[in-house]
Order: sequence, then C-alpha cells, then structure tokens
Amino acid sequence: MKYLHAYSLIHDVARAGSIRKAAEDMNITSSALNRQLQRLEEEFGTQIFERLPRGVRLNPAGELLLQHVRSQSADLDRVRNQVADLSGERRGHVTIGCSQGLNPLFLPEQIARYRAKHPGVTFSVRLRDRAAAEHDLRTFSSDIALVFEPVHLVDFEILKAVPQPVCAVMAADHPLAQKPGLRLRDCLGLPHVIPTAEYGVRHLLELATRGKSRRLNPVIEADSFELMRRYVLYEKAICFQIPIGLQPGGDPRLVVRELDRRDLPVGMLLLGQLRGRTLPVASAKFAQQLAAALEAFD
Amino acid sequence: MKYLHAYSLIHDVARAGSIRKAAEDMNITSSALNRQLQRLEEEFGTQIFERLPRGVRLNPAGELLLQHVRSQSADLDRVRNQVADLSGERRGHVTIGCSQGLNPLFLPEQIARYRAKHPGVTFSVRLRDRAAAEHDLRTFSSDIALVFEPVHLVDFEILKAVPQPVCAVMAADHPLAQKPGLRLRDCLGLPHVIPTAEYGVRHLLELATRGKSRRLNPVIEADSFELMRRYVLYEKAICFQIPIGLQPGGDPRLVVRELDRRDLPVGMLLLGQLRGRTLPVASAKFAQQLAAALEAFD
DNA sequence: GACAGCGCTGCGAAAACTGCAGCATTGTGC
DNA sequence: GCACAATGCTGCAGTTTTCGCAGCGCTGTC
Repeated sequence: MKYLHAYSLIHDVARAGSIRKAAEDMNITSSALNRQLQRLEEEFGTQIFERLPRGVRLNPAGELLLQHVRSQSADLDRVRNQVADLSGERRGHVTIGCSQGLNPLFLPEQIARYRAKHPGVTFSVRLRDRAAAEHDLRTFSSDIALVFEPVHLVDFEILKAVPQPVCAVMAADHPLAQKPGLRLRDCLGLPHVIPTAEYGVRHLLELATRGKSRRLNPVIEADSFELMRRYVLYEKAICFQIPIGLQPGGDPRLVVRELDRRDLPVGMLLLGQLRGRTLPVASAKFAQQLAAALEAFD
Repeated sequence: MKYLHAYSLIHDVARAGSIRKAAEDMNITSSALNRQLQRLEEEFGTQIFERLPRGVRLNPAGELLLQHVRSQSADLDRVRNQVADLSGERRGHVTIGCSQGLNPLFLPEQIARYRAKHPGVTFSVRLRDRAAAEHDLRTFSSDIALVFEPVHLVDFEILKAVPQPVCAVMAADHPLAQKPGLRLRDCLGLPHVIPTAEYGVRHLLELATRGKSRRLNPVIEADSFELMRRYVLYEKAICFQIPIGLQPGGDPRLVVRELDRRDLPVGMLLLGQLRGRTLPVASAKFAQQLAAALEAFD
C-alpha cells in the first residue's frame, strides 16, 4: 500500500540511524531517500529528524508521528481482515506475546482449538518477558499479551486476570516433596534454581525476600523454564514456576507444591491488549477464547 | 498530506456518485481519476466501488475503508496538535456538535472561558439534532457532542450526563404562570408550541402523550428554540425547553416552570465522544471543562 | 591533518502521471 | 424502437515527478 509508505520511511530511517544506511537497506540512493524525507517533513509541517553529525535521530515530533503511522498501519490490517471477513473468508493473523511459562502447555492447546474452528487464521507467538510484552503492544508488534505480573500497565487494557500462586517444583524424592505446609525459607535453605530478572516469578521472589534474613542464593539463574524443570531432576534442587505452565499429570518424577501464601504473594496472570485499540476480528475472537479458557484457573 | 490523498479520493467519488462528476469537482480529467481509483483498489486488494450503469457506489469494503481513512485523517490532526503542543504553541481546533438549546447561553460562556486560558485554540460549533450529532462523531466531523436525549448511543462514549427536566415557558401574565403544580395536561389544553421531530424535547413529549387522551396539538411546530421563546410573548402560548438553554434571570416577561415529573420523564443531557477515540489535546481539555461545568446542573 | 561518514543539491535520465480522444455499455425520452 | 446522453474504461502522447549519479560542505576520528 503506497499510502503508508511513510511508515517504512520513518521506521527504517530511525532504525538505521542514518539516511545513507537506510537507503542502502531499501536499495535506493541516499539522495532519493533524502528527498522523500524532506518532502515528508514539508508536508507534515515540522522537522521529524534531528540532524546529527553522524546521522539522524527522531525528534519528539517524529516519535509521535512514528507512533501514529504504526497505529495506522495496524488499523489498516484490521480493516483488511474485516473485509476478508465479510467476503466470508474468515482469514486473519493473530500475534500474541506471552511469558515463557505459558508456552509449552496452555498456548498450543488454545491455538489448536481455535484453528480447528477457523483454519484460515494463522498465528505468531512471541516469547517475551513481561516488560517486552507490554512494549510490543505499544508498537503494534503484538495484538494481545499474556503476561505474568506485568510491569507498567500503562496503556495495558486488562481483558482477563487470573491468580497464579508460585509453586515449587522438585524431584519426587526431594526431602521437601512430602513435608506438609511448604514454606519459602525451607526451599531457600536448599539448592534452588530461579529465573532471571525479567520474569515475574523472580520479581515475586525478590519481593518476598526483601528485608528478610533468608536470601535468594540460586545455584542456577536461568531464562529457560524448561531447563529449570529438567535440572531439578539431576541435582536435588527446587525451582519455582506457575501452575498454568505445568502439566497436571505431567512428569511423574516431578512434584509440584504450592508455596505457603504467607511467604509469597499470589501473582496475577493478565491477558491484555493495547488500551483503546480495536483489534482485528481474529485477534479479538482469540482473546475471547483465551479469557474463557483462563476462567478455569480462577 | 499526500499520504492521505486516498481520503479525498474515496470521499469525493463516493459523494459525487460518479467518477466523471468527481473528476470535474477536483479539476482533473476522469481518466486520471479513474486510474487513481484503479490503482488504489489494486493496492488495497479488493474492489472498493460497485460499478453501476449510472456511476459508482461504495461497496461494503469501501465503507470500511472510508471509515478507516477518516479515522486516520482525524488521528493525524490529533498528532499535529500534539506536536504543536509540545513546541509550546498551545494551538488546536475543537469541533463540537450540540443541540440548539445549548447554543445561546451555555456554550458561548464555556468557549469564552476556555479561550481566555488558551487563545490559540479555535472552535467550530455545529448545530445538530440528536441523531446528526451522533453521526458526526462517527464520521469524525465532530470531536465532541453535547446532546439532549441521544438516539442510538452506539459508539457514543458518555463523558458526563446531567438530568434536565423539561420546562414550560410562557408569558408572565399567562393563566398558568402562577398555578401551583403545573401538569402537562394543563399545558396541552391551551395553545402550545413544540419543537420538530428531531429534538429530544419533542421526543419526550411524544412519549408522555402516547396512549393518553390529551394529544399534542401545537399551534406552531418549529425548529428554532429562540423563535418559540419569542412567540409565547405574542399569543398566550406555552413552549417547552430545558433549563440549560434558559437564562436564570432572563427576560422578565417570561416565566419558566418545571413540569410535574409524573407527567414527563426527566431527560438526560449527555456529553460524549466517539467510543475509543483519542481526542486531540484541545478537544479533550475542553470536554473536561464542559464536564466540570455541567456538574452545576447535577 | 588526512580521512571516512554524513546530509544535502544540480543535472540528465527514467518513470509515473495526466489529458485527449474514442470505445463499449446502459438507462432514458420521444 | 431507436437516437441520445451519460457512464467506466483504455491507447497514446505530452508533461510532471522522481531517481541515480556525481559532487559539495561539514564534522568527528585516528
């Protein structure tokens, strides 16, 4: 679509950091691109880029304009989907950003169920930590986000919220596997494995140990939930995850036990979209389905 | 802005009803316009216009696209205003659609107060009946609407609602001017003047008399509230208006009396915008001021 | 102080667009 | 029933816009 040519113009130049680089990326001469930018700025009525000695950078007006053209482009996709929809095609594409914990179990099942009803709809799943998932909504890189304990919540319109208590996962023959009333201090006294700082579970663990004598002292800090689950089978360690990512009758060698809620606040898993945005039909429908499915965890 | 050239293309052609007419309106040849349309349709991927033997008409896809391109254009204005705002100019333009009753008194004062604070902001006031005011929001012809008893309320995001009882207005020496407990049937037994069908006051009067023996039997039906107010000074007639349009210590020759609420439901005056739309800074601020001012009538 | 990288600008070539004339089609009026 | 007017559409040639090339002045770097 020629009419949102401005999008790639602003976006690519801002990303490349200089007109010449951007021009090379898009296989035109820098002079052509330069003139396009000049024309755009003239039509818009203001400078969009700061000219620096080593290139260009978006100025505040440019940031606003970039956000506008992004939203415009996303909205045009929505219109396209609507048009396809009214011609009976039931096509569309859903982009969802979600925490790693959701990936192995919950999402595949949900996507499969949706595609069984609407085979014309395709999906992009983007693994994102909680901050990045929110950022993707703002830049229209994702339609919906499913995040455990989001960070900012500005511009985040909550479609569904379900509580998810942090659980300790350990080998079936772990000393704490049968102990009644599992406390956090018990876990931290033994070898434990925790997620890196981006993740909500880590955030809750930090909160819970702040000011306490028991400190987090992980033998492994990792950003792969699967790695952590597997590791506790080798060394007799404990890792921490949320129920939605754990198969109910999963690996019989693993034991999953909810931590005492006095120690650790119950985290919230939030399904959301960009505030005020009208989602494409397919994305909105899928979000509805997710919200319904999440009821089960309420 | 060249990048929303598509707007005038779709809009003008749809309005003119034929390519040749539209081409004449915009001072180009029909062939040129025809090719622009063809290119647009190709880029969009679908037909936008139905070709009829006597011209063209938007098809459903075209309607969707037109709505998109309208919203896009309005949003670009918003961005422009934001940019002007961050360069400290405090410029902007507010378009408000409102019922006739609001015009003489309430709005001028509010606009004056706003412009005293922000002289760079200009205003368009569009007198609209309640259906048209809502329609203008949808087509982005107005930013905000102030309507008595709106019709549809779909896509109408209520920013503020205040009750407005219908009042009878009559000459000071009218027989009913002093009668305690004014009933609607008293008024309808004497010469009365009522608004035309578009207006909310008329709507409430119709509702109140439906199924009753007393019928509306106006000596004048008019779409000018000022005319009606003036008329009751000549013939000893009664007209019906809402308090916000009536000066408290106004014309001493007029008496304003609230009708018994058993006869006539209290109407609602609603301040609203298009659902989900992000208003330009100036419009949003002005709407806030209006909402605050309407508190006085609550 | 040479140099590399940047944004920007004439100038001729290439591409895109416009205007003109004319085609086929369809509803209208006598 | 048939001329007629109005519509969308399409070659073709002229005009406008855009592009690529080369080169300028500038600035931070080694």
